[in-house]
Amino acid sequence: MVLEAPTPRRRAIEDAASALFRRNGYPATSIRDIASALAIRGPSLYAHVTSKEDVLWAIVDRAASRFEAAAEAAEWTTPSDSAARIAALVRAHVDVVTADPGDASVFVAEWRHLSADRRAGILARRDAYEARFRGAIAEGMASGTFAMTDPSVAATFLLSALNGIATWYRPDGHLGRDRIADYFADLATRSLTEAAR
Amino acid sequence: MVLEAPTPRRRAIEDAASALFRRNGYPATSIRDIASALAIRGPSLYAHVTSKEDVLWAIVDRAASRFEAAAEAAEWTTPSDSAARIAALVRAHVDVVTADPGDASVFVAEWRHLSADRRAGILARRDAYEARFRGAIAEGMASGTFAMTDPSVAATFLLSALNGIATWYRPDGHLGRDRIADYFADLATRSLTEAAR
DNA sequence: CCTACCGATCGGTAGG
DNA sequence: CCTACCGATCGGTAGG
Repeated sequence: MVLEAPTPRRRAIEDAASALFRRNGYPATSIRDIASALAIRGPSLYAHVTSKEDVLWAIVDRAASRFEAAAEAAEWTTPSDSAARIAALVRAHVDVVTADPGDASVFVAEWRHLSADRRAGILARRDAYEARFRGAIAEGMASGTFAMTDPSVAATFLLSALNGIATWYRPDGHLGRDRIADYFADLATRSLTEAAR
Repeated sequence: MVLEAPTPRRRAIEDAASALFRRNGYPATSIRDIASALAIRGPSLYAHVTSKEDVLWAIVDRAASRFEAAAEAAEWTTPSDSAARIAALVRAHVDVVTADPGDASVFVAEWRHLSADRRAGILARRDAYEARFRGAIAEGMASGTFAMTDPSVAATFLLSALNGIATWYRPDGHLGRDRIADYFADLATRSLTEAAR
């Protein structure tokens, strides 16, 4: 819902903060750390941001928006069976995480440091996002495609596994983004499907 | 390897710190916060601990030891097929996490705030632990029990899902410990097994 | 974008 | 286990 386009400088600040928050966490990252990454002094940051939490919020908000948009697109273009729907949701999630592991890490690990209002807002969006997974799982169970399980447990199982990627993925690693998406889509769909024999 | 039995007071400090580190993270938890949970003043803590990081280390170390012991026991008592081995490892992990979600959370999320030496030590133990999962997965692939995948990716997939439990599990929730273990063992073994049809 | 500086809080010590 | 206190660092402001 926050749609103002940030200035290039503001973007650079958020990107530097995102990488630092990912590595050291929000509380252990100081305003001076962020400024130092941009080769300026701490107080100079306040010409572009109003508070440290404001930077955290910008990162979390844009990450949430990306997850929402990707899932929306995935479900739009894949209205077929439940297994394909889950696979598409998984692929979309992997794409967003690997496209910006910094933002994804901050989104999953640092939202608790937001103010109470913003935290509640993010939790609600998070729940709505998870509901897509729960829905696809429940649908697959009802149609007999998926094994019996608790849709909420299974959705959390998958999303925890998916969010874990944010902590270990390195763009220069030996495993490419689409290869990860392949493996995860397979693991995820199999985890819901009755085993052979 | 740190085997001295802690005094009751020391245990109480670690337990209080574990809960606070879980909720707010290590850097955002002050020595005075921990002391306050025990109804004493900050400096009084130093009669029992030598530093804040020392408390973090005690929690991380004991959590690691519990994971190691549980996995060791699981593999000892389950030498049968790969699926049973994975299921036993998953159940053992769920047991340790749900027995003390505070310690488990700190173990998975706060180890990066340890000193470089201790961090390296924990990473090595973590890798040895993950190797049990990788081994069981590779063994199952070789014997034709499991579908083809990357054992390292699959192990990380499972362990991320398992560690996620530490962040959402509540002892007073509607889902019991063994029920969670049941669901997770099923999801995990299915994720590695070729689907029916 | 800078220097100078603020009140608050941090981990930890001295000395009972 | 306490009070009193330390130097360092924090987020942020004033005033260019």
